[in-house]
Amino acid sequence: MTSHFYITTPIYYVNARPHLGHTYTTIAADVARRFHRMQGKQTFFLTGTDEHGDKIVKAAEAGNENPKAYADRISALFSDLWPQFNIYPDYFIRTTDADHIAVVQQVLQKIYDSGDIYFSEYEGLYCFDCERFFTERELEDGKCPDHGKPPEPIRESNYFFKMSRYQQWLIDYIQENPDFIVPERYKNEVLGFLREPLEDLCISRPKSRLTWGITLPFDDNYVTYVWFDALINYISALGYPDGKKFQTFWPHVRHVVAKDILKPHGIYWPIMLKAAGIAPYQHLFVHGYWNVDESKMSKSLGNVVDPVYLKDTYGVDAIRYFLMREMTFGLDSSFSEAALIQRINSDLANDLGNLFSRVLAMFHKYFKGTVPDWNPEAGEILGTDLKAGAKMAIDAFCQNMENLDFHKALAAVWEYIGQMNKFVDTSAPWELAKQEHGRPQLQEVICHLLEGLRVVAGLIYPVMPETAAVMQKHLGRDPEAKPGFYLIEEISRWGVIAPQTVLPKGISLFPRLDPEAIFNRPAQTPAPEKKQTEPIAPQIDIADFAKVDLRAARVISAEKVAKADKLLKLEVDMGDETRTVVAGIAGLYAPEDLKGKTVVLVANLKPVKIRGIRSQGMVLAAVDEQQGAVAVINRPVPPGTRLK
RNA sequence: GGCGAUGUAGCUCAGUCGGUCAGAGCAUGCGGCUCAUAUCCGCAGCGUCCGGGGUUCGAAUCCCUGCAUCGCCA
Repeated sequence: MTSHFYITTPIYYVNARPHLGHTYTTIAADVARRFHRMQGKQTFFLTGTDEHGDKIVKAAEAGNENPKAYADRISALFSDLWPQFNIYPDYFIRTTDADHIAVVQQVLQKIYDSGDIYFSEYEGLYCFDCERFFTERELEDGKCPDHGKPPEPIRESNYFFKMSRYQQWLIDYIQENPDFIVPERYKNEVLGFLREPLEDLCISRPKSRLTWGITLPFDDNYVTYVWFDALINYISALGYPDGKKFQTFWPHVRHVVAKDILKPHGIYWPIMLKAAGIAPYQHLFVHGYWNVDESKMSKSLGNVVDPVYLKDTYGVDAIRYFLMREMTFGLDSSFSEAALIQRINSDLANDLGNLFSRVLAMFHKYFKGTVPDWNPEAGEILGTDLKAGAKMAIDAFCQNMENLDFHKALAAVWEYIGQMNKFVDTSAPWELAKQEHGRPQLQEVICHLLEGLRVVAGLIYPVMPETAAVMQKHLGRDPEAKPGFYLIEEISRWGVIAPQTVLPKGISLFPRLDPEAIFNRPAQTPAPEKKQTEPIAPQIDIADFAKVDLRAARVISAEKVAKADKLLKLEVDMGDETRTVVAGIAGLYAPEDLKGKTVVLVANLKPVKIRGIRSQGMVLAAVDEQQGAVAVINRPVPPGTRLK
């Protein structure tokens, strides 16, 4: 097994905002990458955006932008989205990057020099309004379906890539490497294409028609046309041909794509690599579509398949889990909010969350939070062997993750969770606790359950990194410790939770959702061009929060601070004392607006001097660049009352 | 029009070489427990395995045919 793992998503075309499909592909790649990291491999994860072509020019013109500015804007929507899903690619490539362009030209030149690119004239039916050629059968009554007028025959010369020359090579290669394209149905589809003679691929557009592209190195009257430009990103991102990363990671690569781009990835790309003298990629993983069932959706908020809406409403881990659990990789799946809620409630809240909660609750009740002595080698206890169960779960999990069978990998983990829930029932710790002589067994039961939960926390890491960290922390493991996740090797050890370890109280990992409440939410006017909200800060527990002392404070007086547009100086009544606070809210409130209001003050914040005034605390306010409001307590409470 | 895939419980789907294969999860009903997020555990269903024909001692599983859905190609 190679110790290097390179995974890619397609580079997404910037003619549309990120949607559920992009999110699925990218999460799948991230999950696979995290899994391979757990095996101690060196990994590289690539995603990015595809930005050339006439569609981009048109979209930019529609908004009175130049193509680059438009591409910058849409590309940023993608690159900003991924961290919100805890996805951190090693590199985000853009086809407008200078070094990518240089590599594309280099590869084109190389293939041109070897004689696989030729220049040819052809005649076709061209619609000047669409700026594209049509085939006879695409026309309606001999007319362009969009513009209703007949296209004109024109002659045009272009460069062609001689794919036909490699057709037999590719057929043989696919047949000799059954894992080259998976699942099998897509391999068969590609072989189906290849039963017919391959047409050579037109890879250029004259600059008279299109300038937004990469100039051909051997003819600067032409730019290269889409696929040649886009596919090469997979090697240009590694610094082909001499980059260290290219040497390290090529060809240990897995391309993850949706089925709509099977042909370019299954046929053009391997042939391009072959023609350029580069080893073929290792695997192409092809997945299906998410069909969206609108009828099973909450209607209150415009587009429910907006990834940001989903994440904000249900949480990152829940969405990641759902997408990985619900889709059989390779097949289409239907997405509905009802199914999502169903999964969250039954798998996450009832099975996992409740197991975690009940085990930790009993642990604290019976052992006061300190791990007692226990014997990891005990094997079967009261008819159940959680150690053996863990091994089975880990083996099944790993095998399925390797094949990107995420749903099966997760099902294996949940089978183990089921075994533990059943074990709680059959061992009945509450009965053992009542009996004097039940104590030794009680220790074994609870500690084996804690250890089993540790295994689960490790296995769910690739899919639900945040939940994995929270669970680890509550099991006395440090999620911050390097490397920040479990190696499979460590997960597989049994007996890691040591006696005398003190564990924090359990928490509710996933609250149950009430579908009625969600579907009957009052309709909101769809937010116009909703801004992305700031990502939620890392989770804290109640003790962390308790460090912040918030108090109700009544504003006695307010005045503007001289020579500062934004600052107001406030005197506030805190009950036992009066404080002076400087707040950056002059743009939002006139001084007299605040007088008499009871605001929220961070009372134990270290005092600082602002504009020569000593500010003893901070007033809470919700603000961003454009607007804001101070948090005001809307019923009378005595000044100085603490908020919790 | 050509090629291919799929059609199994209310829903989503497993069913490798034809012989305990008629299954799982969710939803439904009933019972049990009380540690837990009204959670968990057990039991119970319900299915002409798309229709028809055939091969076979025996087919959801192979063959033919019809229907339906979907994909790719043209």
